Amino acid sequence: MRARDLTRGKVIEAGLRLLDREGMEAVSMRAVAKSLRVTPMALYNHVDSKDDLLRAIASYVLDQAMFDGGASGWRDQVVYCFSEFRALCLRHPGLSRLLEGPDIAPTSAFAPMEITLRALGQAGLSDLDSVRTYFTLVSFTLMQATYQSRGDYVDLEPNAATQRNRINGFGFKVLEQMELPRQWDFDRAFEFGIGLILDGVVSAVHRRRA
Amino acid sequence: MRARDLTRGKVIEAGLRLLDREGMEAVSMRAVAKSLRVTPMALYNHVDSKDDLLRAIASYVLDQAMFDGGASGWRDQVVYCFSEFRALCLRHPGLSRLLEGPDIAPTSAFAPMEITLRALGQAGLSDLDSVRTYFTLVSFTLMQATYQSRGDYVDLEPNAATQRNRINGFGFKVLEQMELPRQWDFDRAFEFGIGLILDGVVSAVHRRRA
DNA sequence: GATTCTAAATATACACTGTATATATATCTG
DNA sequence: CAGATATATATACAGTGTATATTTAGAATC
Repeated sequence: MRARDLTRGKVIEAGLRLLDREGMEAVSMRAVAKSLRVTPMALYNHVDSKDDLLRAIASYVLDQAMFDGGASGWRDQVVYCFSEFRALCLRHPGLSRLLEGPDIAPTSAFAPMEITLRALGQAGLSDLDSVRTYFTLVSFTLMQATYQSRGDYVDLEPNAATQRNRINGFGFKVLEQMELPRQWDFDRAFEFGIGLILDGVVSAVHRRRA
Repeated sequence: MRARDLTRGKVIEAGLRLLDREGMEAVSMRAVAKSLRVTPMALYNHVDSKDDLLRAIASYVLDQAMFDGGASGWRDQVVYCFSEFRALCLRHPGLSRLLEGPDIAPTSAFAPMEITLRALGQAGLSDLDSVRTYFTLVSFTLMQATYQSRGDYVDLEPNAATQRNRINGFGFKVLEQMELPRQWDFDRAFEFGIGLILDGVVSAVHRRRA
């Protein structure tokens, strides 16, 4: 790389490429530098620290997303918003893990929050309960995305080891005794979970109005 | 430490002590060894790897808990179970973070799962939906605990920097414009979230029977 | 009780990590 | 072209997990 060809944008994109392909642990300053054929310390002319880089990667991705689908009803708005959020996380495995970390979530993460709060207000929830509901929704979405994309990096086809990890990972053992479909359907599980929470919203609104 | 005084139990307890006091990042093999006045490599006689140690710490804590409160109704059972789970996480800040990690959640984590699945079955949910609901509940509980205990280690009094991080951390900015209590009540937010999900369960059961 | 055996602790080393500091170089400005 | 400045490099430090080799201390056997 020549003298002034390195830019913050290139650093961010190289970091994102690594995040997508090999996961969050693979995003080291040295690895990013190497992929750009540059000395590790060269990055520090464009990035304050590794945390700054991670934050920037998260912003870069979130800024490209549109969480407002123009749906009419509050429920469809929320569903669309979090479906988009989830799709983004699955398109960039490692992103959800990143957003869970402290001091990483950028201001761009406020876009889905504002959309959701507005929608929940329209549904009839109080301000406080809207925020509480938002956190419930975002916790669920983020964590489900993390589970699903765990080990799902583009050059790593889901192999036997990955599958085994999933099974041992968080309790698919009891599942088998319950005679369930052997393949876990993350999409339907997500839809169900969001639906559950939004049904809860309906109940809460009814209770409030009663 | 004398020749054969080191035990797996002592290693685990030393690790847990570090986890509680300084967080997950502070649990390094060298730090654990130092706290036991032992060489880092000495730990490897009692622990296979750092991951093994972290798993063991998680097991150690989870094994001491009772998630079955003997409540009669399915709803109270679930509430009790996750309240206990959350209390455990808050008593050991860093535990939730640990349980979120891949290949860490030990088989002890299946205790709350089984209790919950049984309760949700009693409520009238299908097997599949029970599992989906469990994941919704656990995602919410774990992540809320992580948010709350972020930076909450026993020797670190919540200072100005911590407070600022919390506010910038995941979106308390919009909150202020909404005229909400300046102090976020995690307890009530948790109760609300669990209630939301369980209200959703009630709706799902009704819909199923209709 | 002395000797052997073995399990546990140590010492050293390697390849990593983020990044502080100091230096060299390439580009822009006067 | 000369000087200033921004950018890349080189080196170094204190960390990380852990593989390997070695010493040591307790238990077992004679």
